[in-house]
Amino acid sequence: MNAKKLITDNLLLVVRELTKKDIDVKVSISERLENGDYYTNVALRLASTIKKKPLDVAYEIKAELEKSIKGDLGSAIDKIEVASPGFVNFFLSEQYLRGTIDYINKKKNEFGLSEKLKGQKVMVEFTDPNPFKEFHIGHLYSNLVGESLSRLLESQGARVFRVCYQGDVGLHVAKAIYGMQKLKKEMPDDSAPLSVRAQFMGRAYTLGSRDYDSNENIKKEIDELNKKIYQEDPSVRDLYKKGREWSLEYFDSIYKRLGTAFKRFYFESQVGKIGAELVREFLKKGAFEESDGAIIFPGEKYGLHNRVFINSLGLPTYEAKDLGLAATKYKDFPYDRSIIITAQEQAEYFKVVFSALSQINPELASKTIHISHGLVKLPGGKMSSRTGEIITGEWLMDEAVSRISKAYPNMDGSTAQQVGLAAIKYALLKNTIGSDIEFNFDESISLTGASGPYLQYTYVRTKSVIEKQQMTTDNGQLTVAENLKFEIRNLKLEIEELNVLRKLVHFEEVVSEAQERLFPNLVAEYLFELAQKFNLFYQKHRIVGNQFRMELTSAVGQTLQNGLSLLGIETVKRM
RNA sequence: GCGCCCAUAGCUUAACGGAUAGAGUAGCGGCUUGCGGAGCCGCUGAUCCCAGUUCGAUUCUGGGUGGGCGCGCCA
Repeated sequence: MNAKKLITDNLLLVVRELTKKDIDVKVSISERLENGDYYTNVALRLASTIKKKPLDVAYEIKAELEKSIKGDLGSAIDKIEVASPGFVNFFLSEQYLRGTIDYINKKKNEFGLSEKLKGQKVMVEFTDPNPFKEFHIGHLYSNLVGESLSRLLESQGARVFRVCYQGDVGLHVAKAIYGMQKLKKEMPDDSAPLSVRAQFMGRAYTLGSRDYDSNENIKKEIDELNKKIYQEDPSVRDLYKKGREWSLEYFDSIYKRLGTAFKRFYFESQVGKIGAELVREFLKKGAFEESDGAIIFPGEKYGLHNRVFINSLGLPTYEAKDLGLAATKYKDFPYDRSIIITAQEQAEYFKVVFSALSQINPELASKTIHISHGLVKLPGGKMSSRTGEIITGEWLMDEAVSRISKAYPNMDGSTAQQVGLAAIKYALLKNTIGSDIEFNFDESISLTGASGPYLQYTYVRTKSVIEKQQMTTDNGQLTVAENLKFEIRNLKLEIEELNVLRKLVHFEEVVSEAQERLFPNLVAEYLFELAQKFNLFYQKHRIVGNQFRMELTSAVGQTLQNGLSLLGIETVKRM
């Protein structure tokens, strides 16, 4: 039974007694040592409703709680204090704090998991790159966000269905195929390395895109191509097939490298028809309107803006396809919740689509949320990718790995891979989702400061200490006499030990909150603080030869590993 | 023109309406014999402006200023 829940439950009873009402109480983690391990502000919130002074209410709560303290709560809580203007602070007992070490070392990989969301099914759509185009850093970021949110949901017991939605028809495809035709002579064959083929596709798209904007005749040519693609005309079929295959194969290699396994891939070509049918059906029912030969959703009626769902050629646009996608997704995996992750520029677009969806299927609309993230910016402007102005996800990963290898020449290749990826993942996920990110290579890769490599380094350190212990004794255990000696010495915990313990106690709560608010950065921040506390402890006290400290170290290592895994970051054995 | 998002130390950033706004980095000053100093400690330094709501506002509301994005046949 965890202390926070014990406190909350008892507090609820007391508050109900005081107010004769059910008021939800909140117990939070204190930020300062002198304010205990947990605090609650119910007294402040209650004061005006029951017409008493906040401080008096706080004392009343304290007195009531102390009266009822017995059993589990009694052994978990050392003392309760009141602080102005009306906070009630709870101090955990040393016994309880020490107990968490056993708990962690027993749970191992399962420390941090819960069954809170057991039975819940969540669909998460993310990454969404378009075949025939580059996989840029925005896709990479979307992938990291989606993957870590998925892992957070899974950690609390939900069943997560990861999906990826890709635009395999549309103008961008025509541009790329035009480019492929122009560069035909340089086109690699299927046996060429994937990276070569992917690079070729990038060049083809860039060429088509540039010519489309600069030359009126080419624009017409590409528009013609686009029609042919929709009609699956034999003249473009082979190039289309090849380009699509190459792109998808390339994306697969990136997902593998990043550690995401999608359950299903959706394509625009497959949901367009369903979407169009839905729109036509609900046009009759009055949800959509005809306007200039197109079918639009009148978003302005709902304080949004109008959008075209079926264009005047009768083809479904992106918005209609998204309606088809929603229906298809639900058919494949009847979810309780659906999360779609994209860049912020689509935020208003999704409001309109959801508004339309709520006319068609209110239930699905109410189950779906859109999370938008900001842009990843590389400062300096000097860093350009090999393919042009667009910075690809692959380039960012390769660059991080090569910088790591250069900075730490003794590191082996696969470790450098993991450390490089950790650098990128941590640097991006430590930020709040939603605001733009200034990505700084030097800081991300450095072992100084809040970085992925710093956390991996701290983890390695915990492992290294434990190994050392195993070398100095037969089986890693101390003799009875040695242990006794240390038991006596450690009757009173050192402040640094206490601070590590007090951090460890909160891991499960932080993970749970991160899942509820869909904020992976809470986990990222927590892990850094834990590592800091551990490193200070490490600095000041000798660990080897002391059973308690060994176990504490082991618990920290386990927690770092579990927490990093929630961010999609792997630990390494040596670095 | 209308709408959405954002604004915190020199820089990058954190903070369910709560306590003295928390870090990293840069700058300055320290830590040998003890496990990986790739680390640790200390100092300096911030809520864009004006009102309002509240016992209490970085957080909520209104109005400015500055930046990003979106607004009918692209995705």
